[in-house]
Amino acid sequence: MNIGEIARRAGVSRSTVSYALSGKRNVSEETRLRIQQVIDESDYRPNAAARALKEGRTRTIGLVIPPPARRLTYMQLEFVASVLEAAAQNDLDVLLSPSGDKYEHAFKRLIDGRRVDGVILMEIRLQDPRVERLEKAGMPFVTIGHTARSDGSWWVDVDYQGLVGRCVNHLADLGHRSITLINRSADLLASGYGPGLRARTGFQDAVAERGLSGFEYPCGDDAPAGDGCMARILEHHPEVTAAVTVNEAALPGLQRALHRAGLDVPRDFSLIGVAAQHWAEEFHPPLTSADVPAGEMGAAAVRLLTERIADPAAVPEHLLLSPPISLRDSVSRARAPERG
Amino acid sequence: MNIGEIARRAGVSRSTVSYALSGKRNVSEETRLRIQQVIDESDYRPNAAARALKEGRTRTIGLVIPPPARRLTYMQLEFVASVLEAAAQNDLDVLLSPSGDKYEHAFKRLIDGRRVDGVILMEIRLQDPRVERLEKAGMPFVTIGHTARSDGSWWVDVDYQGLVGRCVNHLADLGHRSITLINRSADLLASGYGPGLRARTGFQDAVAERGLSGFEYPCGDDAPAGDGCMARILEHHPEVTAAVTVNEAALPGLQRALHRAGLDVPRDFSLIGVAAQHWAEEFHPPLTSADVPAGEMGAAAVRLLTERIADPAAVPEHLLLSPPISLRDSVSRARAPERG
DNA sequence: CCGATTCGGCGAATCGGTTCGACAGACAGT
DNA sequence: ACTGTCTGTCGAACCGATTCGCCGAATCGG
Repeated sequence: MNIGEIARRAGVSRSTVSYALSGKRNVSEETRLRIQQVIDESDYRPNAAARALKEGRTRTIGLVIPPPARRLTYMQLEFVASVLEAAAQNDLDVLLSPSGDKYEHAFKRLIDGRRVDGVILMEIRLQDPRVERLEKAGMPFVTIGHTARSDGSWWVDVDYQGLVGRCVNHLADLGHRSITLINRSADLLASGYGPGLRARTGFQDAVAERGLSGFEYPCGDDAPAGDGCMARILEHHPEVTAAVTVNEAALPGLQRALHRAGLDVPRDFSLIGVAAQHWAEEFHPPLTSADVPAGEMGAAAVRLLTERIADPAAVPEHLLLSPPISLRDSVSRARAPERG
Repeated sequence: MNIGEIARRAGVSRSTVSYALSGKRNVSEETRLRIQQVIDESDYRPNAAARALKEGRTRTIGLVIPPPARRLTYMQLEFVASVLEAAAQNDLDVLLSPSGDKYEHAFKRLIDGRRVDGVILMEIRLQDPRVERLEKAGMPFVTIGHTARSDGSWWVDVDYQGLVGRCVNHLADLGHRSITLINRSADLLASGYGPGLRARTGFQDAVAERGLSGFEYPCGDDAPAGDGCMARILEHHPEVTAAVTVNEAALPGLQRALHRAGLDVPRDFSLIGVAAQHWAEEFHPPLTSADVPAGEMGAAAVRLLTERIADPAAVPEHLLLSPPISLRDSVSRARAPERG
C-alpha cells in the first residue's frame, strides 16, 4: 500500500496525493475528500524511509544513555521518560542508544548513517570524545550536563555547585560545624564527571566560607555502597553531624548504616541532598532536598534540540537549573555530639 | 558524501562499490582495496534511509514500554537494558515507544510507517488491543507476558503462577498457616494484567491445596502504597505471619510498615517474593525470592524476534521461565503469633 | 473578445542506496 | 578456431515518497 496505489484508486496522480496530505499546494476540496476517503479505507501511512530519504531528515532523535550495565538512577529514568514524552508531543521518535565501549558500533551507526536528526547526550564528561565526534559529523546535539568549555554549545544542566553550596549554608545556619559530602563514585569523578566535580567545588567553597570542617567521600550508586560509605564516615569522623549527598541511589544504604549505629535522622544526624523529587519524598523520613526537575529538563532538552535542528546556525542556548531546596524532615538543628 | 561520490573517486561504478561493501558478488582484490581506501579517507557510511527504502527493512526494532508516567520497576528497567544490549549485539537499533492513550500516535507511526522490522511489547494484558493491531498490520512481534490465547504466538514470560505456588508451599512447609499475597495495583489487575492474574491463581490454588487461609491485597507500585497496604493487612488480619509479594516496588513500604508495627523480618514476619535479583539482594534483610532473570528475558525476546523477522512463517515459539527460589534471609519458621 | 491571471492537477526528476541482466575479455575444452 | 564458462564490471531499473516546472481550463479585467 503506497502512494501510487492510493493515487490510482482515487483517480489522481501521486503528486496530487502528496499535496493533498501535506497541504503545500492547493488541492480542490472535492479531490481532497476523495483521496482522504480512499486513505481511510486502506489505512495507508507514508513509508518513513522513503520520506526520510527525500526530505533528508528522519523525524527521529537519538537519546544516548549511560551504559546500561550500571543501573540508571531514578533521576535519569525520569529524564528519559520526559524526553520520550516531549518527543512524542513533537511527533518525533526516539532511538535509544547505550554509550560505553561495548556500544561503540551503535553510536557510529547513529551518527554516520544519518538515522537521526539530532542527539541528546546524557551524563557527559568535562572532556567528552563523543561531543567532538558529533561536532565533527555536523550532527545537532544537546548535552545534559556541560563540558569544560561550555560557551558556544547547547546544554541543559543542574547547578550542582550552587545547590550544594546552598545545602552547606543551610546546615551551617542550623549550627552544624562538621559535615560531609557524599559524592558519586570515585571512578565517575576520575573520568571527569562534571556534576560530581562541581558538587565538590560548591562544597569546598561553602565550607571554607563558613569556616566549617568538611570531608568528601565518593560513593558507588547503590545501597550497599552507601551503607559502607556511611559506616566509614562514622568511623573516621565521629564528629560529623550532617551529610550533603548528590547520590540518590546510595540513600537507602546511608540510612541503614545510620540506623545500625543507633543514630536517628534527623534527631542525631541531618541528611540533605540533591535528588529526584519522587526519591526524596519516598525516603524515610522525607528528605530535605533540592528536587532535580528531571521532567522539566527532558522537555527543555527536546525543545533546544528541535530549535537547533530547525536552524543549525542559531546562537547556542543553554539552561542552568537551580531548583529551590524543599524543606522536609531529614534536617534538624545541630546538637552537641553525644557520641565520639 | 554518498555512494556515487565514492564510486567517482575510485573510478568505478556505483554498483561495484555496493558489491565491494556487501560482498554479494565478486570484486577483484585490487578494486576492493582501492574502494576501501577511498572510503576510509572520506569516512563514508551508507545512508540508512536509502538502504531501508530499497531493502524493505530498517534494521531497527521497536520496544514498546509501559506508560512512562508510571515509573518503571527495576525489573522492567533491567529488561530494557538487556534488550538494548542484545539488539546492539545483533547490529539492530532500538526505537523506544511509550504505550498509553497519550502515545497512540507514536504507536501508529511505529507500525504503519514501517519504521521498524519488528516490535517487542512489554506488559501486555490478557486481552490486548495492541496485539491485534500488530497482527493486522502484519508486523512481527514478541510479547513479554502472554495473552489469554497463548498458543500460536511468540512470547517470553515468567511463570508467575508456578512461582507463587512454590512460594506458598515453601511458607506452608515452614508452618505458616495464614498468609497474604501482595499483588500489583487494582487498576492493573482490572485491566487484565496477566502476571497479576496468574499470581492470583497460583496463590489460590496452592493455598487451597495446603489448606491455608490466604488473603490477597492489591498494591500500587511504590513505597507509600506498600506501606499503606501492609498497614491494612496487619489491621484486618493480625493472624497473618507471612506475605508473598510480586510487587517489588512496594517492598520498602512493606518493610517500613512492619517496622513501625514493631515486627521484625524474618523473626516476626516472613516475606517472600518474585523480584529482580538486584532488588532482592539490596533489600534488608536480603529477600528470599524467585529472581526474575530479566536480562535473560531481554536477550531471549530479541532472539525470538529476529527469528520471526527472518522467517515470518516459522512456527511460533515461546519461553516460560521458572527461576528457582533463592533462599536468603527474609523467611523463617512460623511461630505462634504473639500479637493480635 | 482577447490577453493575463489564477487554479488544480500532472509528469518527471530526485533522494542514495541495491540488484538484475548484460557484456567484454580471459581462459578452457574439443 | 569455435563454442562455452567464468570473472569482474557496468548501466539501468527500482524502492516510495517530495517537489519543481509546466499546462489546460476557468476566470477576470479592459
